[in-house]
Amino acid sequence: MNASIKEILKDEIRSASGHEADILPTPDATLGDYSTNIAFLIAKEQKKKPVDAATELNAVLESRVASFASIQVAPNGFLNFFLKPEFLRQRLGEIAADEKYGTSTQGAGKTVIVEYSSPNIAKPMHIGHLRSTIIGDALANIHEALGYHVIRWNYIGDWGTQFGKVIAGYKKWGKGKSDIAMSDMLEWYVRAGKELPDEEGQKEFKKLEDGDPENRELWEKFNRISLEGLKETYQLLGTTGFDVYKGEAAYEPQLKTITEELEKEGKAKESEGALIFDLEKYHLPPGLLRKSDGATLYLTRDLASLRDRLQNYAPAEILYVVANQQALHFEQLFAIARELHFTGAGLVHVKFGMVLGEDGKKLATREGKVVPLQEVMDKIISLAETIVKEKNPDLSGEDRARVARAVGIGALKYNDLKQHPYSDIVFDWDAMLDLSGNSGAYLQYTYARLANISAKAGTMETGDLALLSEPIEQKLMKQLLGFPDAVGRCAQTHALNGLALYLYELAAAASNFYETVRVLDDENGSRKNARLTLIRTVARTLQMGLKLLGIETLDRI
RNA sequence: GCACUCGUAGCUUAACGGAUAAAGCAGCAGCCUUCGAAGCUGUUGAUAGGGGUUCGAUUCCCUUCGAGUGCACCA
Repeated sequence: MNASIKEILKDEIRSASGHEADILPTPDATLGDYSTNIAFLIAKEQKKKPVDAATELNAVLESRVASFASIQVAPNGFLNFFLKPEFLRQRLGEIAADEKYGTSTQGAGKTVIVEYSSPNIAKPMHIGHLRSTIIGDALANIHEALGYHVIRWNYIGDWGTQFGKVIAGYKKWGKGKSDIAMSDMLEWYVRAGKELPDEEGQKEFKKLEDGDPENRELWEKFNRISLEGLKETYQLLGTTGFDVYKGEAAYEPQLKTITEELEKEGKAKESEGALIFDLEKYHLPPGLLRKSDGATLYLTRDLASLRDRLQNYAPAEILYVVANQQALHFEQLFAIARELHFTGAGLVHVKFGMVLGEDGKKLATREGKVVPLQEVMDKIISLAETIVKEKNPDLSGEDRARVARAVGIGALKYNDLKQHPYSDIVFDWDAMLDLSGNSGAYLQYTYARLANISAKAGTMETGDLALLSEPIEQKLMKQLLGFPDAVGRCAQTHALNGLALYLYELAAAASNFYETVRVLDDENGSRKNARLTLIRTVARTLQMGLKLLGIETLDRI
């Protein structure tokens, strides 16, 4: 009963023809609800016309699916399935009763590690970290809904030469300062980058690596301050907490033995004073494991972390939600992992495009041109508040603040998730704050409207679903069937835009429904209740889908 | 130079190798004595150029042009 219509159709076609079919959406409702291209495959294999193959298959298939669908053979060879209204009503009844509709157990017993957000210590999160956090959080939600055991891993950037810069900056300009804030650390980092020679930062980092007590103490202090700031940001952003906060520094003690072992086994070799892992057979540039001054690198630490994850968590999959720019790094990491037989887990770089400024240029920390995430959130919430005040003056101060937060943060997240992750996102306030059309606020608004109708009805009876016969009602019932597929596809493609689109289309059909059908005025009580059942089921599906995307719903906005 | 990611309507974006390329914004034309107009309905408008593979190509391959991002001691 949990199987989607697509799976059922696939199974039937498999037993009827022995072929693995693609079940496709139809371009137009007049062509049915689902279609399959199976006839083209058979036609090619058996050298006959697609229409003939389709007709032959139809003869066997028709009776097998008769309980829920009828079939039409299109002149060009497609087989089109029309779901029967009784079947749709029956499914609506089942879905309405299934609080967990959309979830599955396909991932039961499997662990997935999702690494995301991963900000740098000593620098506040900026708009660039937003995508990793939003996408990663949603992907983790999706995998949980599919029954996987998910480990949300924040791989903090708490090690590296950048840290030396902050320390060097502190020693130069911040000595004795008692109340250090994140902004101070950023200032030292930026200023050190501009005014101090690179060697200064490298020197301080080397001292830190060698265990210098003063630098060690500073490192711990900066870490503490940063983590507190980060947690506040996550709270406002409304993301689920992390299971593991384990950064690069945690692997520092193992790096020496790892590199030495690799060298001894002949897997890594010295070149120009540095230790490299040759990747010529993968057509990749060599991976650098150790600098000529003996210090280790990002790749070395990632390798140690990968080994840790495989040994201690036995994941089926590790998703690295990290920007496009690091594509080469991950190709190298994955290639090395293969060479070292680090097997057992699927390694996926879930890459995403950059966040660009309105001028279309990259937003970079080094030029000090960074937009702090906190500032972005504050601004969007305050702008949302202005709109809420205008659209719904009845809301009191406290409610209004809560709505503004949900709408502002929702807009920020939806604006990101509705796009394919590969696209670069232009950070355009106007587009972000456009609360109409295909936007987070539209979905939240639609949900609130549905919730409102349901609340006013004051009854929870199911009614007679057989009375749902309007085309728009049929359409809504069909759309509800697509939810599990939309969720499942997110996990397959590691992209969330499909689910965002699905929810938008569901909301649009729901809007159309309540604008054209007066639900509460209906004199036929049984039909009224049936429509309320439909409305509640759609509302709940919207709510669950938005929750998977990390977006809050409210009964009144 | 090499590698990767791209190029779709005026703008921002969709499309698991499938049928007449789908939306939002902007524009135009309608809809508020009735469940919330942050809404609904209708409408104008596009696959960078050229080859190829395929029954079928926005999707795969080659090529030209254009954009972005990487490419040994940052992360």
